[in-house]
Amino acid sequence: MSIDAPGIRARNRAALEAEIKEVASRHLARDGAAGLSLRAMAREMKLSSSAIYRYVASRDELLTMLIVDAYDSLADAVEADVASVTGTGPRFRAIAHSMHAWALAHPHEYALLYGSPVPGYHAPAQQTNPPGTRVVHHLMEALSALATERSRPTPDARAHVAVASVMDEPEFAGVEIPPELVARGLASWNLLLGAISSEVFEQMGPDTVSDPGALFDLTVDLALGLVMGD
Amino acid sequence: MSIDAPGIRARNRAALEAEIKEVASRHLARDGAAGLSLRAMAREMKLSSSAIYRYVASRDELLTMLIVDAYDSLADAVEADVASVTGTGPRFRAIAHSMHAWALAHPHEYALLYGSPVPGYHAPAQQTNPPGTRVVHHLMEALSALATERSRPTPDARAHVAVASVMDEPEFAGVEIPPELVARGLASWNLLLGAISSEVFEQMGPDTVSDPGALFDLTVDLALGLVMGD
DNA sequence: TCGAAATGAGAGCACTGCTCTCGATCTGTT
DNA sequence: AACAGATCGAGAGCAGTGCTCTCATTTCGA
Repeated sequence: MSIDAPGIRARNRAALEAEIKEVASRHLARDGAAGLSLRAMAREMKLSSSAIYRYVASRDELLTMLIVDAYDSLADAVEADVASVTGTGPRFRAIAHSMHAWALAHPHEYALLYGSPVPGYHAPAQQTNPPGTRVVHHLMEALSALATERSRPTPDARAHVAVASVMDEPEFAGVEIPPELVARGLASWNLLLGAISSEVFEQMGPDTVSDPGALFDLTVDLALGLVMGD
Repeated sequence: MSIDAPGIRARNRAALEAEIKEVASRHLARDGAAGLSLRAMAREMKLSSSAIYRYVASRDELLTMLIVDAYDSLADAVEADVASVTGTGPRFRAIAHSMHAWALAHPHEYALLYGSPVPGYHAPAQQTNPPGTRVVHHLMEALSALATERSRPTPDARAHVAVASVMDEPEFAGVEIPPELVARGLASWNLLLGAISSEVFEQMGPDTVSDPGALFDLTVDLALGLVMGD
């Protein structure tokens, strides 16, 4: 054991677990999920590389923690921004812009949630599903309000076949939306995520779009039109 | 040198380079970009781990090759499917379904192109841009046909500011589309990629959507409505 | 024919996740 | 208070990675 570093053994388990989470979040924000290294974390915390395994079972477990935290961080941001907004359209816009802002502020966390899956890692649905569905849940609730205001759309057999099972998910219990609207809601969700990914991952190249923010505004208009208009 | 493996030195450089590309493509398809290992490739080819560096400068260079190949593979598939299709709407649908089918058949290659960027790797635009814009170029050409058939949409200052520079890219030389339609085209593109990513990366969970194919059909309808309708 | 270029092998460096052992410390019970 | 058992940290070690360097051999061109 090291002769200096006095406080090491004084720190208790809870404090160390909290520090591990903090260091992991910081490294994720700086290096991305692929660059996350348990050894590097241990080094920074002046722990041996083996000692960190007393607190974290594996790199995958750490990733799960970070995914859950990221989902919660995103959902917290969205909820804070949406709380005071009323009306389907305004709420939809608020959700979209909140997601957009969060993604730009946390690109590596966004990539962890909505980018290509980490190879070899399979997220345990039991832990990641509840926080992962919080945001889309808000979007679906907004659509639910829309559905009650309006007459039921003309039934579409294709839509029923395609998305019948979506609203059966336990996370959506109590939310009633006709399948036609569910399909449009999912499309608007995919449009928002596609637009955000395109911007965050710079898929169009660094300077192709002159004003990405303005383009996202237009995109939100179109996404809203997808669920509102016919 | 190894006493067995007779043909090793007989194979000339061109043949070895071709074999390296073939092995790399196969490993990419099986393990994904993150799992791509030069050492594993060398092992399979019965080469020492250092010898492979006579043919490949670095892992990043290999990735660039694979990205270019994947873009070309996708664009070839799209062009083959679209060649015989006429009319803006049908062409748009053909492009969308072709991309969808290619992505499902080549999930790891799709992730390499449209997933989160490989950490630490920066694609050399000079090599990846031309093949990377082939598909979206076809989509924009379809929109260009649409633009000439119709009267110019009411000018939107926001759209002009947002996407003025997009069509200035050298890859789009000669294609004339008003900015309002460019914005709608990009939105439809992002919607398609968002929907495909959601399906390929299983972002909704494994069994949430009962019939992903049917949902994608509906999504294509909506994406087409984005560019056609008002 | 002879020298230079090309090529492959092997060792080595720094890094990763993870396991095992061993000693030291801390803690709960008798 | 003393002892036993749980807890914890360190260090070595294994298998893997990208990449570099040296050295011997083969090949090829002048």
